[in-house]
Amino acid sequence: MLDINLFREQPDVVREGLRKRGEDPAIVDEIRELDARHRQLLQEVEALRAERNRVSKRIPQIRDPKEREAKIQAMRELKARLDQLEAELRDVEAQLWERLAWVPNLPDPDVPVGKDESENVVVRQIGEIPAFSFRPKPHWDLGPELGLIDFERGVKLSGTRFFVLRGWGARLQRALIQWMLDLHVQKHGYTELYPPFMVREKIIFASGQLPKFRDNLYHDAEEDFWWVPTAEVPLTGYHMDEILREEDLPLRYTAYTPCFRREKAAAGRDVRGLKRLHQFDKVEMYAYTTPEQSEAELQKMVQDAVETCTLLGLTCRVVQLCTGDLGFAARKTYDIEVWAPGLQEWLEVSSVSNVGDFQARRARIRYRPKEGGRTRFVHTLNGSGLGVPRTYIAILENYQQSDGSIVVPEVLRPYMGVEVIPPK
RNA sequence: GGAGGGAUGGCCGAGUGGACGAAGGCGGGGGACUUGAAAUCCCCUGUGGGCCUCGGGCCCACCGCGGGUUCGAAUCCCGCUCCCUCCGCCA
Repeated sequence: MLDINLFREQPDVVREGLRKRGEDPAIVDEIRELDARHRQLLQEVEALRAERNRVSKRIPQIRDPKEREAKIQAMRELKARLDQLEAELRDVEAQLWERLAWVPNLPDPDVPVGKDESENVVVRQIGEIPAFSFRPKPHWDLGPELGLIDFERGVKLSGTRFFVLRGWGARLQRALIQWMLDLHVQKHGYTELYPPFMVREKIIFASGQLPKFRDNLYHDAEEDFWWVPTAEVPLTGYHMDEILREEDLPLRYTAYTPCFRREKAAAGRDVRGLKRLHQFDKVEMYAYTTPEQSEAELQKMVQDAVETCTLLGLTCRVVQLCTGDLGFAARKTYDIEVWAPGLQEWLEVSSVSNVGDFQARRARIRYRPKEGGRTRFVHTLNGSGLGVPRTYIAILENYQQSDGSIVVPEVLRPYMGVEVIPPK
């Protein structure tokens, strides 16, 4: 949610931000009109309420029953007018809120301007694209051949975009999750949380997945439960409606959750393999900071994600998203991509975003400055640390050997108990 | 699922129709006393919003949430949510 004052005081800044994203700035005028009507009505309503309060306080002191009855009668009439105006006010307020909820965050000024993915900027690459003495296989061949991934039975159970991991294959995923959590907790300074995987609608709204991405979410037909599309959702909701203390910031959390997505918008794309699934696992990093801290925290979080890749021995690169490719809530985002030699492509395993106060406004998460004074909205940041299936792809494809075995990355060996996953 | 009890400020807790934005306490801030600290005493201390002749003033809303009754609601009525206790069921 953007600050309504931005629309009042700097509408051109909002229009410019929307244009850079490739969005229609017409909504700015729509919101300005609603806001003007809202304030007009609010003033009228408040004037009437002030009048009512003033007179009502005096009524018990009036001795003369006639005068008293006259006042009460006058207030009855005022009440009727007030009821009508209040109904109107509620209506306009709801409209204003509804429109505002659809406006995405504004890009940070130093985000490169571009229309889509093709204009993202590769910031740096860590490691070289590895050379193989044989033709590396894609994971959708390796997985079934080694008995690690059972795509067919996944489909039997739940349909397309589902899979089953088996034996060492299941163990490898569990090892990855465990290791990532340990890394973020022990080395990167995050506190581990285990949140619910289903949350209320208002929590989904607070993180910005609603109303815009309703189509991509699963929810219970009977009760107010929404399956989380990312741990970012419960991690944003965690401090909803709270006033934090500046001394406690930054607050850093990490959490493992499965993520559930309909992927309707991507129908037919990436249907093969583990690249895009209805249910996938992810370890998330999350931070609440002051506005002054958030840029540095963004860089730290990118570094934490990069380190997760490099410790696994994967070649990766950091890509800064251009304005046209930014997510709804983000004002600045870096993707981390790892090289998958079987697929011969870079895979996005992490997306790290500074959301500014966009989610904090929706979730009403504030902090009290050390020196006192008015509360301020926190900044929130989220980043994958990492998405599990794509990391899994990269491990299988990068660590495959000519004899068909998979060498286990060194950091995972204590969690796997073996150095090599043998060929079948 | 059934029965009962509850939800008040950062925390605890009073308040059952009229000066209650809310007693009292705790916590926090400032001051007096003190060489310093403690103790004691005094003062201040919720959130959001609107307006103006705007570094000051006026007003509105908020006592779990949403409606309603009333001239007037923390207080009465209806619905909902959440928490607690007991019973049932259950991994």
